Amino acid sequence: MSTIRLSEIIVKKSLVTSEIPGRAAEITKILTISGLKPFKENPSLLSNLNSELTNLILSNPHLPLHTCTLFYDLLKSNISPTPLKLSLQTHLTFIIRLYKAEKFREIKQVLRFLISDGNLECPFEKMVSFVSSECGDSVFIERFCDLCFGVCVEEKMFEEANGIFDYMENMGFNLDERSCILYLIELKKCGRGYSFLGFFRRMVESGVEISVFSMTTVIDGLCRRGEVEKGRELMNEMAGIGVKPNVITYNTILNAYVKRKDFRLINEVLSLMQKDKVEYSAATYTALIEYFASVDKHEEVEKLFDEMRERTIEVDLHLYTSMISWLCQRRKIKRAFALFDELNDKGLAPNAHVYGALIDGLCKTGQMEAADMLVNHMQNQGIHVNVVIFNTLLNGYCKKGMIDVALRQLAIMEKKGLQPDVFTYNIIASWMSKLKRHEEAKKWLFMMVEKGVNPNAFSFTTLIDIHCKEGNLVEAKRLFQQMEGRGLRPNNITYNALIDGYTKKGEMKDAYKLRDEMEAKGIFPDIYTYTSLVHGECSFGKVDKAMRLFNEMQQKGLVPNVVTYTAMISGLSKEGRSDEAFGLYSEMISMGHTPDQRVYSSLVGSLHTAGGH
DNA sequence: GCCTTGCCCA
Repeated sequence: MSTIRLSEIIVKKSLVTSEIPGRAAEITKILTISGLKPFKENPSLLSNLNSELTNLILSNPHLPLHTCTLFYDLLKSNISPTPLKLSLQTHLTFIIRLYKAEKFREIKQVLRFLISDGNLECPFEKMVSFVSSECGDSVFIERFCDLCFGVCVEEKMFEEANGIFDYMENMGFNLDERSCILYLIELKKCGRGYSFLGFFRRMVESGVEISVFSMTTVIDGLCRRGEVEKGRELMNEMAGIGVKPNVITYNTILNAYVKRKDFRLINEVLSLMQKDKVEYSAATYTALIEYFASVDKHEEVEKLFDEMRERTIEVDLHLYTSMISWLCQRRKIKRAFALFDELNDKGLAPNAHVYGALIDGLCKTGQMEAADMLVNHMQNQGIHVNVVIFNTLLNGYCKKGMIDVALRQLAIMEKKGLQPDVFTYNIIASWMSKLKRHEEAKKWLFMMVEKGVNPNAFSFTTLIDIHCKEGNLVEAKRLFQQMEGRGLRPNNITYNALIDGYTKKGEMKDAYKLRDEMEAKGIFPDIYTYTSLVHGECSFGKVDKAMRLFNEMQQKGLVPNVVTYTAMISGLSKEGRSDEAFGLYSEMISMGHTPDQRVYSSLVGSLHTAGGH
């Protein structure tokens, strides 16, 4: 019935302008009563609608919003044989309708369609001028601009977003702080050279209402770039104009200092919190626990964990993960699983991070079957195995010498559509290198580059180490320079690899130069550094120099290990300094070291040498 | 519309 009436209304050609409103009202009425049924039964009706008609229908307040939305979706879906190209006005008319019902999320959806659709030519100012002429409500226009800004940000169309910001500033409109926060977050994610601080200052200047949320977002961005001091300055500055930091702001700065392992500054933040009467949150405890775990202060970790449980602060999933991870690093698997049970009992839903920490614990203790079972279990719980967990397994199998099984895991991972990352390649290459399979190790590192994965400091260190072990110092040094040129920071392991390479060739001058260089950079020479130097001097007959190093390292609080003692004893023995060699031997035993065959043959040799004199 | 911090791999 209604289908026939509708077609009578629409199909009639050459509609006189004055007749249009009447038609629109009739169609609206039919839609209100019968819904979309007539159009669905006869899609060709759609092609008979023109822009004017549809706009009148969509803007008719008598049409229920629900039906209106269905009608709009139908128009957009193009089910008619000769699809109607919707005009910009039609979309905007619908947006105005949505605004009247305060359906902001839906407005954004339409805007996302308009703005991200490349085919639809839709300059912002054209949209604003249409919206202004249709609906003079200045509150709406301001809101409309804000929504456009938000959508541009979400679609990462930063240029357009900036344009809208400029426009709004000129018009004296206010942007919503939330939209600006979204912009700040996107900037942070992209990590581009764009200045958060610059945008934030613009926000302040153009009168955007600033809350602790946007301030904290900016401070976090600064902290991530290593500009913690700037972050703190901003915090002080904002406090001066009434924006007070909250626990999250403090946690953000605290975390930056935890990463730096700077106890003095950590304490400074804690006393600021105390002064401001800001209570610790679970995240504060997590940060502090992470700090103490990183500097091996086990009692402090336990104390903090107990302390927070005594208070009424709920231990959350993050903190459980940190604790479980810490216990697993220390091979305390039983306690880690006890905490896992506890969090489950509390009704917290374990995620991939928690499982990852536990799986790592099992891998570290060589319990690969159990690790495998846990992987299956998590999958049964509907949690996907990610790259990190695959890497953990890979490393676990390599550690057990099961490289083939590890490579099978890699194949499974790739089959799942997970791309190996820099960790994956580094793990395989470094284990290959440890097994002296240098060519294969290099192959994996080159493959990484071919696959477009950027090598990091670890990758360079692995490769440098390989070249040093092969005695190719020219290549090692070249890679070292290349690495620094890329802004990658060598660490003590990188320096130790190089120093070991030089000492093995007797190029002691260069070795000492590198030692000085690392010290100048604030990287402390460790037991490996000294052992290489001691070994180098001993190998080339400079036993007194070696002895001086041996004493120097102990003055610095470094405890010689079996390798150091062995090098020193064999150096002394070769010179026939049998008494000193035996003296070190008993010292080594009293330190609890177990000497190996090399030590004995050296000592025996020392007697021969001494006897020969 | 309900934003900002911390958790797993070498």
